[in-house]
Amino acid sequence: MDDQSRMLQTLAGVNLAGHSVQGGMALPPPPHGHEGADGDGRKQDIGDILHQIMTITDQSLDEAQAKKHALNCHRMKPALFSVLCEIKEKTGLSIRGAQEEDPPDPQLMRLDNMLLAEGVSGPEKGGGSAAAAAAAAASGGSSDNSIEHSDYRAKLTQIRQIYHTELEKYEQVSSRHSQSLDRLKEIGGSANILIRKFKKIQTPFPKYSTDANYTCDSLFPPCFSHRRKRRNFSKQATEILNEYFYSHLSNPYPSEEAKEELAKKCSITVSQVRTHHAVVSRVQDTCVSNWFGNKRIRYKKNIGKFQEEANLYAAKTAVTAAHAVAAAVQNNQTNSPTTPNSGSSGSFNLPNSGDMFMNMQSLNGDSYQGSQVGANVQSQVDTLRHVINQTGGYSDGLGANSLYSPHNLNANGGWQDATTPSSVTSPTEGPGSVHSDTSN
DNA sequence: GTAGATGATTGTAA
DNA sequence: TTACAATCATCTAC
Repeated sequence: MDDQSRMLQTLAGVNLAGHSVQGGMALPPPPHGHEGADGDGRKQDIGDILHQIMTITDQSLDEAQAKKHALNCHRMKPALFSVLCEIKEKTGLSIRGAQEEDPPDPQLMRLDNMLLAEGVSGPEKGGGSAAAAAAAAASGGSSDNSIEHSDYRAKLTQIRQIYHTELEKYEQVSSRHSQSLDRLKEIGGSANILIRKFKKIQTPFPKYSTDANYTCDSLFPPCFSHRRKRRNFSKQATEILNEYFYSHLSNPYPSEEAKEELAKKCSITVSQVRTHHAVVSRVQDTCVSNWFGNKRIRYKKNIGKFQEEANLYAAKTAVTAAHAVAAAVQNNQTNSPTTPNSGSSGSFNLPNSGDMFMNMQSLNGDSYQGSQVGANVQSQVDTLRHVINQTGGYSDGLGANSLYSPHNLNANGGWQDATTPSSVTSPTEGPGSVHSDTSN
């Protein structure tokens, strides 16, 4: 047994030439020369190569370089490197496993150094297989090399493809994620705006109404550009409101009860609540309030314009009152002469005479008695007074001194008989009554 | 289309 | 909390 065979046998017990190593028994020395079969010739060839490799370190530098060059050019070099790398991998694992306990095998260390020196192994080469592939690529790339290492390249390509695919997926997901984040930020910004806006209008919750005149849009606050569509009150409702207004011109501030009753008469909901600084549950302000508020202001702004309207309503009210009184008188004369007034005049109780006649006199002092409307109203009033005086009733209620009260509006533009603005309920009116200023 | 009428809204003062 | 005053927005008649 020669040195070469012994060395090869010590290489992790790998049978490079197809012979087994059993019980530490040495392989038979490789036969020199071809012995007729290709397998034997190849074994001999490999044996020669291995012999050269193992003895290369014992030779001079020039001889080693020459042998190295010859080995590099050898057709079996890739296969040899592959085998060597495989050996190294296996032995490397075993060395790492037992490094703590046993000193490294000098033979393996020598192999390691050799591979390092050849540049086919080491930390930068990434392992035996890669080193083998690199070595194969460096050897010139013969057809054998391509066949032998194509699987590595294929795997590498596959890994690269997988990597790029995953990277692409990741970038797509990342891009989508960032887009989603941007969108979320955008939505968040809008949501914040909406939240702020809604907080702003949260207390003054939008007016809503159960009135058939109003649509679902009424549920939206004005800040959403869903300002409730305005619907004019019916003619009948306007007449009822005007009647009340002009019959209470000295104090056109209906009480809550009056408002409710007016709302019922006008078929106007009372569930409407002012949009701001008002609690929804408190049904205090209504369309009626809006109407009276607008009416007061507009009346005050343009008294002359509303005077004719005032006279008309006063006449209407007077006629109604006269009829009511006449009916009451007739009733008294036939049934019970001691009861002067039934108090019913249709829409309301007997209208406030003071306000009624106040309409006949201009609020700025001009007399309307000479006008046609005023004369008409005056004749109605005269009739009424005549009836009342004949029956002996209402001597103090419709006396000449109470027929004309002072101007409705004082110098400050406020209603003289009106209570302070904070008081909605008329001071002289009891609960349940429509009148707010019967004492006038 | 436009002007006036009118109901609703809003800020402010008492 | 209310009324006032200004204003908005819509309706209606022309």
